[in-house]
Amino acid sequence: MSITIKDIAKLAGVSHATVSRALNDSPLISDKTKDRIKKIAKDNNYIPNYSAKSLKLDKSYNIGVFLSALEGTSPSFFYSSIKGVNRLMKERNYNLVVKAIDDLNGDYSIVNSKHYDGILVVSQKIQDDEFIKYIGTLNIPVVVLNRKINIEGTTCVYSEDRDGAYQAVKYLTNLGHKRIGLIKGKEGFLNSSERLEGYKMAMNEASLIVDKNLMASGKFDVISGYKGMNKILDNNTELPTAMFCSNDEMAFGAIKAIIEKGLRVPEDISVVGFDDIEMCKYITPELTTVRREISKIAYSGTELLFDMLDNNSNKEFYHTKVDCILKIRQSVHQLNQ
Amino acid sequence: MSITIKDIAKLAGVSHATVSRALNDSPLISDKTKDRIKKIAKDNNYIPNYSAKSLKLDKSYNIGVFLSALEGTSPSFFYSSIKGVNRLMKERNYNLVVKAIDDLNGDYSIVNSKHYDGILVVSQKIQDDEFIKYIGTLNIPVVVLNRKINIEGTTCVYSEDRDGAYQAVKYLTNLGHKRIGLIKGKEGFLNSSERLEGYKMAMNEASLIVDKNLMASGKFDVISGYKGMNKILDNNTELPTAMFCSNDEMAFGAIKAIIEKGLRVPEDISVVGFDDIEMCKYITPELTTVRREISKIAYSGTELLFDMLDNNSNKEFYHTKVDCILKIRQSVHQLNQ
DNA sequence: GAAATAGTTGCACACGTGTACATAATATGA
DNA sequence: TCATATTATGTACACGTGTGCAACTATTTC
Repeated sequence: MSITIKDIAKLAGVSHATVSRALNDSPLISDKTKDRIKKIAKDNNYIPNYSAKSLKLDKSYNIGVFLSALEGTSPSFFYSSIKGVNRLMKERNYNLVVKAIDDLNGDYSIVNSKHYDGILVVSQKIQDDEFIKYIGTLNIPVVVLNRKINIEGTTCVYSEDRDGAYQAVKYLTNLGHKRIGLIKGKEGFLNSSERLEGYKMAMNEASLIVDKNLMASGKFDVISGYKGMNKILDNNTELPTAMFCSNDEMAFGAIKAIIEKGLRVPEDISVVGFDDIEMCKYITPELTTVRREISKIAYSGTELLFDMLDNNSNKEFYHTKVDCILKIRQSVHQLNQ
Repeated sequence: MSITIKDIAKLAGVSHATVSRALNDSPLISDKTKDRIKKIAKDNNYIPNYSAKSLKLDKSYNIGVFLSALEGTSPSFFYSSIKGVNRLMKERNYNLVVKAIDDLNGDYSIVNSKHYDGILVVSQKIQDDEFIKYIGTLNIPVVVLNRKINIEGTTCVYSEDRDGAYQAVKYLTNLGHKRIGLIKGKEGFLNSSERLEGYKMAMNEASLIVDKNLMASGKFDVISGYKGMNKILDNNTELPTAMFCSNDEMAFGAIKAIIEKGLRVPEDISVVGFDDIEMCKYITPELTTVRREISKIAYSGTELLFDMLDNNSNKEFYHTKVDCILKIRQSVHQLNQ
């Protein structure tokens, strides 16, 4: 049996209303009684009942972090996202509640304004738009992370993938590479098309031809990178000198395919990835890639969410971009010629 | 303004008590009115207010998942844990609340029976014992994952690391290896000593001497594996033919050190890791390691937790072991002699 | 056909908290 | 000193739900 403000009230010889006001630092209560009540509360290990607070204040103390899916999400991406959110959350009395949109099976009823004070959507798929539109109708702050959203009034934080891809491929052209292949990202993903655009921009700027034979489609996983690379290696007599892969996992797959053919990375074929996931530093050669700081995106988004919560300003909305940075490591080679 | 059972009551021309009973399938209510009320509730998109339920039923609908720390935890470990817990959680109306023990700064007051219906501790450090002892005094189900706990009445689920290490080293001795080195885990961790024990068991069984010069201490991170391996390579004229590393990260570091010396894995030195984290399959050579399924541990633990919740049987407790499996890949070589 | 029984439903209160309003206590002003 | 303003506290109700008990209705029993 835990103790309540009524118990404290009895001990202090006041009404429970006075205790409630005292513990919430109401200006109505004199400092003397405030201190007295606070001391009694502390001495008796009083802990407020958040269910009761929730009911009365119409506040759930829950912040929902919704991911497209748990299965299939890359561990480092998941970890970075949660870590970024938690960094701000831990100073506050909110619960970080993790859920996958997939698990809802289209039944969004438990996702409502009574259940969550605010929602962060770590969105990877276009299919999430249905969910995002739905939570837009609830009257609570919502921030979408990782994807640029064009739904009216929706705040989102994402990385400038096009610029990141541009930087990476420009780096390759600057080193003298001309035959630069591409492994594309998953069909229908904004990330995919943005990275493709960046690739084309840099190629055009260097007056290089975008050769369809040096392009393969991928699905953001290792195997598709492996298969895509094999396709390119098998179908071309004149091989590419460098590959830009739309994410790190596919870059690993590509490297595996290259090595299996008896070729070397980066001496024969240079490889660049995207994301800078943790294991980039642990493979040989260490992967040159484009860093986009997921945890920074998550942190910024959470910051925005709390701003909206504190100011009740659900009206104004922003699109915030986080810059991409080229991380130069060992998987790219200067071309001698 | 969301609609409540009182609104439904008005629409149905009954009291709110009848609505409450009908929606909760109370046997007191006739099927006819039950169906009628359920239909009205559904048509009007009635959603129960969980804050009110919480208060009345003394149930928070929160399951706390406490990790030792977020910073420093390996992404794959974190991901697997949450995924394992979520697999069972998603079918139920509970919130999966993620928290780090470190973030509490020793103030456990918000961790109480009103706030959590049950708690899972994904424990990595011995220092967690203080916290585990504390939550043992709360009157809610608690399950500790990943560490064997000898606190009276505490249920835990962990892997048989000693046996896993034994399997790995026995595999090496069976292939003819005699000079088998070891990179130890972090000092003071149960995981570390268990894996060391397994190593010694297999060595003794093969009548091999445990050579201190072939052992290095580590901290479970890549750099310590790299440094430890370098120490062993520098201090021995006769090099080991195989290395058992107390986790995968350190194995990656060791491989890096070996390759930098111009030696080959596995032709010159075989390497075995522990954990089977995702990236084992993505490096070259693919890492032979001991798989312990974190998500299975998390799943089993959650299963136990829900059992305790459903049966209110906080009394009985178990120690559940999850088996370790040797995953043979490419980083170990048969010794010719 | 009255009495006992079983089946439904409503009334009233409870969970622990916060707050508008009323009231009591104290201070201020002439 | 008394009226007034100010400050401090208490009273009573509310949030949305669940449930013991009473009350009412329909059914069974002899």
